[in-house]
Amino acid sequence: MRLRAFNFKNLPPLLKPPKPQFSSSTATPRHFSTEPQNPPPPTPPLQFSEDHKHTIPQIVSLLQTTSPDEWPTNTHLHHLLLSASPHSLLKITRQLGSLQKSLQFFDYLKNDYPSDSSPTSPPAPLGISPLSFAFQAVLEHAVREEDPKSPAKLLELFNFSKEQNVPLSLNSATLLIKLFGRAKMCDESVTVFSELRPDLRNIHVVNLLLDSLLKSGRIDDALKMVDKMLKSQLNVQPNDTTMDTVLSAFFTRNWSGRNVREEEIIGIVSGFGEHGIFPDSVWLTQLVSKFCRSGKCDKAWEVLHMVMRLGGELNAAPYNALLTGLGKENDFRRMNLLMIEMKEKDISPDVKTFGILINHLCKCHRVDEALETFKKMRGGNEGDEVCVVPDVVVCNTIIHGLCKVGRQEEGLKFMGNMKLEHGCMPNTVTYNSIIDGFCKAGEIERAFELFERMKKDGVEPNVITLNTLVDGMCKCERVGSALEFFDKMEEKGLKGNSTTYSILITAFCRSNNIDKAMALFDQMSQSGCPSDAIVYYSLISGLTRAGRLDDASSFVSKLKKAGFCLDIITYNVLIGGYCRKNKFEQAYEIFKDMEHAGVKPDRVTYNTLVSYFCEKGDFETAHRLLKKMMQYRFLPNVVTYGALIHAYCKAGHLDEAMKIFKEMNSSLKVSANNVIYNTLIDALCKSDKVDVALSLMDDMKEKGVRANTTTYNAMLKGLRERNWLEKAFKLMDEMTEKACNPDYVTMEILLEWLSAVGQTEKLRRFVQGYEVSASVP
DNA sequence: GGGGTGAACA
Repeated sequence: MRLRAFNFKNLPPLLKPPKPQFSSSTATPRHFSTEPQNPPPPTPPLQFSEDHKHTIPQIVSLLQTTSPDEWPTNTHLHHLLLSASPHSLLKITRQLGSLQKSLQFFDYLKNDYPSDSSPTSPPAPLGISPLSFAFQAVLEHAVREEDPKSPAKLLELFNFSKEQNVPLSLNSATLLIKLFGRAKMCDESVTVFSELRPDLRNIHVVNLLLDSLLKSGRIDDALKMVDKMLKSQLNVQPNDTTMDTVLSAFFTRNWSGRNVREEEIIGIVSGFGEHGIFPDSVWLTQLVSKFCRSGKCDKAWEVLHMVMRLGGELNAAPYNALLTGLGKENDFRRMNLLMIEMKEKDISPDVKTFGILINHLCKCHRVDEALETFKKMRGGNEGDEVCVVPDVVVCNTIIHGLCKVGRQEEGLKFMGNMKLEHGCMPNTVTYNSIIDGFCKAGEIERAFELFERMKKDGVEPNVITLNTLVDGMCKCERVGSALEFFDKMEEKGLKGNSTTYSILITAFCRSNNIDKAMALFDQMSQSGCPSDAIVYYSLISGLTRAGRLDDASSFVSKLKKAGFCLDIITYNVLIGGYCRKNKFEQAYEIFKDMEHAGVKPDRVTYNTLVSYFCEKGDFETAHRLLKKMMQYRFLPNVVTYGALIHAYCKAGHLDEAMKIFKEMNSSLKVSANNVIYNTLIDALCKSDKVDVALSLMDDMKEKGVRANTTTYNAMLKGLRERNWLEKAFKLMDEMTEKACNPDYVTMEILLEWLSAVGQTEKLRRFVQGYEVSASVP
């Protein structure tokens, strides 16, 4: 009867507490027995003596071959069980094969040997009830038959054990917490833990509870527990797994609770360190790079040095991660410090360490130092302490660095020596770098030669090769050939990606073929090529610059529908576009949208708005914006002042323009560029202040600002008004000397003026590139 | 049990 309650086929309910009839004092016959009239002889209390191995199979076979109803009256079984230890009981129950059978056996033990586990008797102060072991095996069977996502049977069994006052064995508790944890049943895990006798708790079960708490987002509870452990208030010593558990929580984004903060992690790692537990190299590297990636190199530095201070063993990997982070922040000082430290601590830099350093030097255009470092790495010079074998990545870094500064021929030579001198084969990245080098230098033919060579050498071109060549052709204004090449490659099976489309869309917009650019966007969508935000930015910018703001706006909507956001650059492009169209309302709409999206306006945004109000002659608003801009710590730059100066000149307030010019040079420490000089020189000449304009030209030379054709045109126009021939000849000589080519404006000014005064010979020499004042009149 | 650090295209 009782056993029916355990029949899991009758779900639900799964388990009902057996009626309190299992007490030994119950007179009711509890089993259908074949010999009810012959009650079994009184059995001595079970003495779980030393294990007899051979008795286990005997007991198991007896249990398997007889009906559970017969067990209570089976004296043979009883006697066999007398010699079984608690651990044998566990083994026996395990071997019963099913949850149902094991439960029947548990039930038999529970009811027929109450002396050991009566519900009223307290648990043994030492050791644990033999029943707990049998129950553990029951749980193990349940686990096997359970759906791990919703362990309903386990929960029911756990409640059953509480009702039956069968204390949990350590392993039972472990099992339950593990499964409840996996099923995100954190409350149940906590209850199991609290049911487990405190003296039985070990670090393993604590770790599982910790994991359960963290996985269900109860970060504060988990951290409190860790804190107690670290302060030795929990009677268990933390181990490596404890720290691993906490660290993994730091790395997985937790949606149900809050995330673990950097400061907390540092505190915890330090606490563990004081217990002699350190994150291994992989963890530490991960920590360091996560800190660095979220812009907290200081924290990364702190955690690495803390581990080192407390005696953790370190290798190059976490140092490499920190070097990368510092490199991104351009913190050369601390990079050097770190290298010195590695040497002091006898931590050998590896090929990646050198890769990071070389890459950083290349990014700063310090290619010769990069080559020097590469030599040093190889231990080429006497006295070099290290000898690291280069790999293809570090070779590629060098080659890329050379190509980026226009030394692609050297890069090519380096690639030629890679195999013989450095023992590594060029790969796709190697070729891509050099192809890009030739493309950027405008040497498309050389780039294609290399493209052919790579195929011949069995190096597979990839989508970046394709994009590099397409971009190269676009930059040489061969947009049509670029598109043809793209089509041809797609036919051959080399598919383009969103970058290919971004390149082409930008190029077609720039060559004023907006419709083709839009068609390409459609082609991309239809070909099933996944788009990214940048391809939208390319088209939106192109449309805006072409003045097609309605189209741009419709692509902004499409971008948002696709789940992307505008970036600050595209926001600025749009604001500028509306301002140029004199549609301030719409520009302001974009500005508000930007604020709403949480994108902060930058100096370019303010400059755009300042320029707009300047252009309109609304100096009051322009200055108000200028003030606001400075409040937000965006210092006005040469563009800002340029807009103001230009606007004041245009409005005829030349003195105001000069005032700003003088201010920016002296007190504001912003040096004027040639645009500003040109504006002022032009305005001064037009107001008949040719002397002042000439002195500004001298000022330019002094400050090292290069005069261009516009500068000379403006000045020559002024000189023509005054008919200052000698000065004009001097300027013409300067133009020749500085290889500053005259344009049609120059020619217009000079042709009219010099013909009128009979100096056409000077003009002829000037056009031919000779100095004019040295010529014979 | 799985987890980290350096290279190419807009």
